[in-house]
Amino acid sequence: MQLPKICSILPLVMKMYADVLVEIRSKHIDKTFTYHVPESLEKEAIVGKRVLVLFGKQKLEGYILALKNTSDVKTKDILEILDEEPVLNEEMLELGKFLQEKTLSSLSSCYSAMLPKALKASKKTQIHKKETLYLTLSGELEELQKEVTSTSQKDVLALFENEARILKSRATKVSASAVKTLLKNGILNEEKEEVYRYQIKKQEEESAKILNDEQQLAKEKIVSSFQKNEIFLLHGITGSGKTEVYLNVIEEVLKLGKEAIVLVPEISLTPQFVERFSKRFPDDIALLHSGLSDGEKYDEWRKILRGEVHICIGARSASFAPFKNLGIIIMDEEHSESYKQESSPRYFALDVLKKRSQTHKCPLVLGSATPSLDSMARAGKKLYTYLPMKKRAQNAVLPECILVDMAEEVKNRHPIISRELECSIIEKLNKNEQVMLLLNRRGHSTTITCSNCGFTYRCPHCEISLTYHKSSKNLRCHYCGYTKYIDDLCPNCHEKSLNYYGLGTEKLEEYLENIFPTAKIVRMDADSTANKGMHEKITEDFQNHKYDILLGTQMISKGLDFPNVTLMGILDADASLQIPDYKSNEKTYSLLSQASGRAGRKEKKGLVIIQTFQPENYILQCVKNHAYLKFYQYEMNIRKTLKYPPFYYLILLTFKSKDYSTVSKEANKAKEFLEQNKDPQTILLGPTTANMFLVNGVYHFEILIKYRFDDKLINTIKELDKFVLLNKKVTMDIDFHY
DNA sequence: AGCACGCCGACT
DNA sequence: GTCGGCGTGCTC
Repeated sequence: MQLPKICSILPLVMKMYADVLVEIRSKHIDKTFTYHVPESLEKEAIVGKRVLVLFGKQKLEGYILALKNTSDVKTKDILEILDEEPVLNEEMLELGKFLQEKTLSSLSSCYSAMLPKALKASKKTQIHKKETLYLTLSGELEELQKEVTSTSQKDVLALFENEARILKSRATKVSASAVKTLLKNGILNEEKEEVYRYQIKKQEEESAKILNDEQQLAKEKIVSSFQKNEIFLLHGITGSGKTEVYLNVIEEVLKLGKEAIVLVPEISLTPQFVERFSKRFPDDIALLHSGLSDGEKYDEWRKILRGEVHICIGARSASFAPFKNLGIIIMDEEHSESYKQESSPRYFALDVLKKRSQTHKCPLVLGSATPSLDSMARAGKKLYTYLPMKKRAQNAVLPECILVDMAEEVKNRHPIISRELECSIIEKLNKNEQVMLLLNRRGHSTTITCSNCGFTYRCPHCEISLTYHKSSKNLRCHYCGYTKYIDDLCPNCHEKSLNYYGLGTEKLEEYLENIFPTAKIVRMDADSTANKGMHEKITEDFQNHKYDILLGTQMISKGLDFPNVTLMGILDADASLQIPDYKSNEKTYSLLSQASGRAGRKEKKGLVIIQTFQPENYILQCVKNHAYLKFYQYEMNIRKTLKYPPFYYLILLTFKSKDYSTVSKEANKAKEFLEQNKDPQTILLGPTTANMFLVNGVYHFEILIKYRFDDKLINTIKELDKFVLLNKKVTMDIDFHY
């Protein structure tokens, strides 16, 4: 009977505590700390908000992860609450923990990966909302005009004759001091209005195109599974009109008042692609990609959060777009490697999207012309619903594809551009058509060797040969960025006898200028697009036929659509086949068929010429014949035999240290530990020195784990992680592959 | 991560 | 005797 009484007095004496995740990117401190919430801040304290706290001697930002009324440790006070609204809602808080579990990286690094820079907890971030100041009258214009005497003040008031509200900056141009006086005297009032820094260029509105039967079927299947978390694999050859299907499905989603995420690889987030969406859904799109400034990203994020737009198009990080009522999630070019983050937390966007599609009970559509083996295998097992589209929209035909044997060409002194390719280029140029050339290696020459003494330039930190960049007259290490200026004398024997071997895009450009002196040539690679906007500029100029030949790295193979391009030359198809990676066949197939798709997209038939030293190679034969399924079956057999994904899961452990013997020892200890705790079926390889053994002065050792069913393995690795952490000279990276 | 505490070598 | 090296451990 006493109970109600106690309850009613309890709140008065109850203190409030918060579990705070402090923002330190270290696995050593991956836990929350309890802080006392001062009474004055109790109302504002909400889970998901950022706070400022004293941590040891340093002031740090952190996230409130929980609130409670007791604390079993002595506490410090929260100094400040930094947000008006939580930056992490319930779904996001949950998603962060999910990521931590999936990637085995620290929780704070997970939250950090999920938020735009402006909302991350860290002392450095100071990105504000942009506000515009307006002036309004405090009363009737005529009345107020009577009150002022000075001419400049009258001039300022005259601005209000046609408008009730004007930009402050406009008024201050007339007279800054008069504005100041008018504000002081209460004749004018100041209003702040938040503005967004980024606006997608306005396009003429465009209505839906008529879908062909394949597209229509795909659309209907997806639409009929709204409210379910079904996963679709939309396998449509290049030019089959996948984007049109997306647009139609999104239209249905919008009718229900729901929202859509469209994930695309960074590189295909071109104006060309965004344009199609903004034509159909003007003013309803937020964009998230690396081309935006931090302030712009913050603004786009807020548009989503406030429900002012219903569609978000973006690269990997857009998987975290803070929509509350998702109706569809689309992952275009689902095979793209860019959907895996290659730094901690090494997450797969696909895992995030699957989780969100479960939470929101909405379908997830994976689209590709060359699906990843993993997705295709899942479709085969009916885990995904398979939606094939085999026809090219607008009846365009697939390009003809020729493999040229370079062994022959070398004999005939055509080592760079084969006779066949040279003839075809001339033919296309004569017809006033355009040509694209793919060479997946930037720079000028890859090796510089002295013919007198045999000296070769190598990176002092990474032990690999340096690439020569002629335009900037320096040597660069493509791994660590080390740069060295050189002259033409050998630093060892001081003779003028340096030879430049190996072909990069820069040298190719030079070579082409020599053999096609009248053609206008442009190069697109990481170097020529280093400045903001260059990528778009080259794309636009090439589209407007300011150039005849576009040469570049794989940057040119995706997302671009130039109707006048009828020839695609692939100069060194072997390079990507030789990369020591179990995925090299898969990557080669998708790169080459993706690139092939660039040739002849409309009424003009395209030609693809692939130069190789192994014309009989099965993968290249499949590319030539547009035979995805044959490639798939062939590669699946290899993966099964060699115990690679999708038959086995892989975990790559990388041990790093500046001290060679420390890493070596630690890696061997780790191997022993794993050996004792693993399932008998699980395979351990290594430790071996990594592919990139020495990068930036840090030694790398690797252990590869292949496993299928090993329930304890993840826990074993967690324990291993703790045990490696004890040695502060060594770090261990955990990288999942599947 | 930072910062203090603490235990050994080489200096004014 | 002290100055300073960095190994170890803790931070609500």
